[in-house]
Amino acid sequence: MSDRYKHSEIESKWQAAWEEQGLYDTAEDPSRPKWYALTMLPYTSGDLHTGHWYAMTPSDAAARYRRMSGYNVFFPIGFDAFGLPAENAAIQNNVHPQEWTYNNVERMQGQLRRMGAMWAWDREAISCDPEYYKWSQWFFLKLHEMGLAYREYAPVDWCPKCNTTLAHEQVWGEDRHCERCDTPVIKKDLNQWKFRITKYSEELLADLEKIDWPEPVKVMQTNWIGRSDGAQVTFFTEDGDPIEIFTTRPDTLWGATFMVLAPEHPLVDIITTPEQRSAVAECVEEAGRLDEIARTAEDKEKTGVFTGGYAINPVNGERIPIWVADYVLMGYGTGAIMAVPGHDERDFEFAKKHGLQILLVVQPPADSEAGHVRSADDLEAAWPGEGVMINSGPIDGTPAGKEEGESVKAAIAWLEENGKGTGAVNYRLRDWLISRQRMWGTPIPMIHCARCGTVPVKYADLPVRLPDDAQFKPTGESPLNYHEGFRYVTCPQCKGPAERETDTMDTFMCSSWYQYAYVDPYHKAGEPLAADDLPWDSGRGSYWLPVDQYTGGIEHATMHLLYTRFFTKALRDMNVVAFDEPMLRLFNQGIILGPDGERMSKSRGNVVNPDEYVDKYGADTVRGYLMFIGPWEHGGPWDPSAIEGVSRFLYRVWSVVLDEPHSNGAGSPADADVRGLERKLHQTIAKVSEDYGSFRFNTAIAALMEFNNYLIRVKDSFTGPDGGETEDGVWRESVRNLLLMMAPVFPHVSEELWQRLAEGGDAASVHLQAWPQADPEKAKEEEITVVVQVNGRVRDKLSVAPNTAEEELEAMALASNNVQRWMDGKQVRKVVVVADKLVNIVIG
RNA sequence: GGGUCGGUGGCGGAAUGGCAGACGCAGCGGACUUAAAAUCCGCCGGGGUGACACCCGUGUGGGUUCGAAUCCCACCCGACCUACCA
Repeated sequence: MSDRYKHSEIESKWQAAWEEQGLYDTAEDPSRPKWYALTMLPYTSGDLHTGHWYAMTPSDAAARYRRMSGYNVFFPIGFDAFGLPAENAAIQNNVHPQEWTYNNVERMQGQLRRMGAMWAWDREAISCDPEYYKWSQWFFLKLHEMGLAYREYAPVDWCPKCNTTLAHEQVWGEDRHCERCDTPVIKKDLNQWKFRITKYSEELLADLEKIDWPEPVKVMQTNWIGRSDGAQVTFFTEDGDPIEIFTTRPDTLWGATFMVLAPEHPLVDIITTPEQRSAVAECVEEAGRLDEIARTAEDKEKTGVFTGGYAINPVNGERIPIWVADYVLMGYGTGAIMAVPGHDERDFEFAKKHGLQILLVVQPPADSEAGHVRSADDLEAAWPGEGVMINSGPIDGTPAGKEEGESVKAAIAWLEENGKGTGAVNYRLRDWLISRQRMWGTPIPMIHCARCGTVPVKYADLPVRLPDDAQFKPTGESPLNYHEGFRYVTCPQCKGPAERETDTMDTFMCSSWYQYAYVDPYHKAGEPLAADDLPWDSGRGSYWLPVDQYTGGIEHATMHLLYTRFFTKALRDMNVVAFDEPMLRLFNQGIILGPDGERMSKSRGNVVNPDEYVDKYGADTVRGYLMFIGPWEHGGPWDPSAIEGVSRFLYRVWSVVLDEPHSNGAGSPADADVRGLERKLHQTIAKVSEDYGSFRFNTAIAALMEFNNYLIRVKDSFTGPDGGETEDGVWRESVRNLLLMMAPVFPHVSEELWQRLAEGGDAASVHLQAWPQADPEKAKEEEITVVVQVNGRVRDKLSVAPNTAEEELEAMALASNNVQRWMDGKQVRKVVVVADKLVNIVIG
């Protein structure tokens, strides 16, 4: 017996050896095809949890497979190191967030090393390092110059627990709660910095076609961007003030019987008549207050008030009342709508409630449920569907619809001809609010001067550093506000007294460009920057970029994954990159659940600590188990007993490779045994290669287990009379290839066995070996089973050579005793023969 | 309300038009052991049989096909996302 598999010894041994050899250091090599594999960077929370293992170790296995397949693979790692938890810890424990963060980084680096992943540690980047965030600030200045960063006084979402504003994407759910702490947000009017992501709305939408991303992410981004095609139409009040509206149904303009303004709309004040003033003021106040209360699903009653003012419908000159209601949102479109109660559900509900006129302009077809409706009074609900335009002047008789020759197009053409409006596209996407009223983030490099206004910090003065001596008090206010040295500065333009911007950037800013930072982290460290610098070495950048394969969770679909696409387009327009999309392929893994099938959480007490299992079984087993659970994109529950199966597999591999055989064979193995093993080997290579290439680790591992079981079964046949192995190469080749195929998932045990197997004991690492190639000839079966069916039910099986002629199969099937028995003298109506598969005899 | 994905043994799953349940977990029986653990061998969807044969079976109901877990239609259930978007 050889010694047993001792994972703790070999794993730490090889991790140290690989590091010493620089096995995973990165070098650009134009002679080889590159592959940039990236897994979403971890936040410096303090501990790597099972979710990190589930996301990262399969990413590593895929990257290792690419590397063995001949690619020069870049698989970097770093830390998302700014954010609120560090600051909260600072307040609670009176430590600087930097200290808290770097303690966590150190612990997590150790945990990441235990994974045995091929991280390119030589390119590590940490986003709170001043040499990192000086480039975040450099980007900010560039975006500001391009008009893509701007400051605006506007109502914004504020989390009262985090004491900061949030971006639209970071407010979740119907109760509009904070993405981080679940607290319902409130509205505040504040001066805030934003990025003009909406400039790229159309491109962000259209370019989804260019990238190989999962359909659900594309759908979510598409919905989030929310393109609507319609028309912009100008109404006028009786006093001649214009009211712009956007509508997707300009064909129903003739059915507009009233207008509704959002409570925040600037015209509300102007058009409200004295009699209505108090009611309108109450409604506006109510709407403002409602924003501060968590809205529930039931709270959908359409409330609104008449302003007393009237507008003229530009298409037919009708005088229609103007209302104020909170179902019209200031943040979408123009904050004003024309209401067509006959054909819009919300308008219908509102009109019914307030006794407003309902007009029918689309006659529902006669065969529809609403087809008998001849007048609007009969309507039980709005009719948003098809039909023919009526009561609509120039477009009467046109079929309702958006296609060529139908009502929407016709209406837009008429509007444009008559100067009443234009075809228009509207997007739901809003600009990205990046200001955070917190200290532990990238300072926004701007200075407010009473004389010069808002002035950018000079490039050469970057980075704007966070102070080391900030005081953390539980006031809810950013320490930057009361740090005099940080706050009070001289104006870069007039040299007069000025105040530094104390907002910091959303941490999604750091992660919007981290894939570029990895290429050449902390570029120009310690050197002053200039406007025409490049943030990384251009040779390295053009070699590695863009990312070939990105892996991560779908929860970032409308945040990080949208922001980084925007950022890349902006970088392209500042001539920093030459491509349109940052990540060419994306794979979303599922979520690893607790043993109870629920999401892991401390409150449920179902959290699985990966370190515990690594101690007990080793990193290789934990890696393999996570990949064996099921399809990676599905996720699934952690089963503490099922991990035993993977552990046993590794012990069996150990034994099949190293142990003496149980009995000695007769000499050299029989030809059939040799061919059988060779066939199984090449079938396994084909299967495993295909599965690794498409992230199907569960079936790849199953194939490896099956192959190992085969090796165990036949081992004694390949044993020479003296107890040692025969000279025959197939056994040796099989074992070597088993280790090569295991290397991506089980890097340590594969390396250990590879080295022990090597003659002379000083072989190059298993991870530097070439991926084995399956030979289809050798993988071919000599004999296959063809199923014989009678009326679709299996009644017999034939053992034949592959490619046996169809006529021959048919003859054999008809001659079968079993078949004869089932045919029972009945007529053969038809015989279906599928070569190498089956014969189906249809009788009756 | 809208969208997306899914429903297969006791459990995780495999099979995406051709032998349902690969691989693994749990369970049962056996070997080894003073005993247990570990390990090894065998069984393992349900009914039926001494054993076969045979019958039933992939959420439910229909359909297409020589043949359906797989394709189509309707419905039921679950997960996730989204939601007054004009």
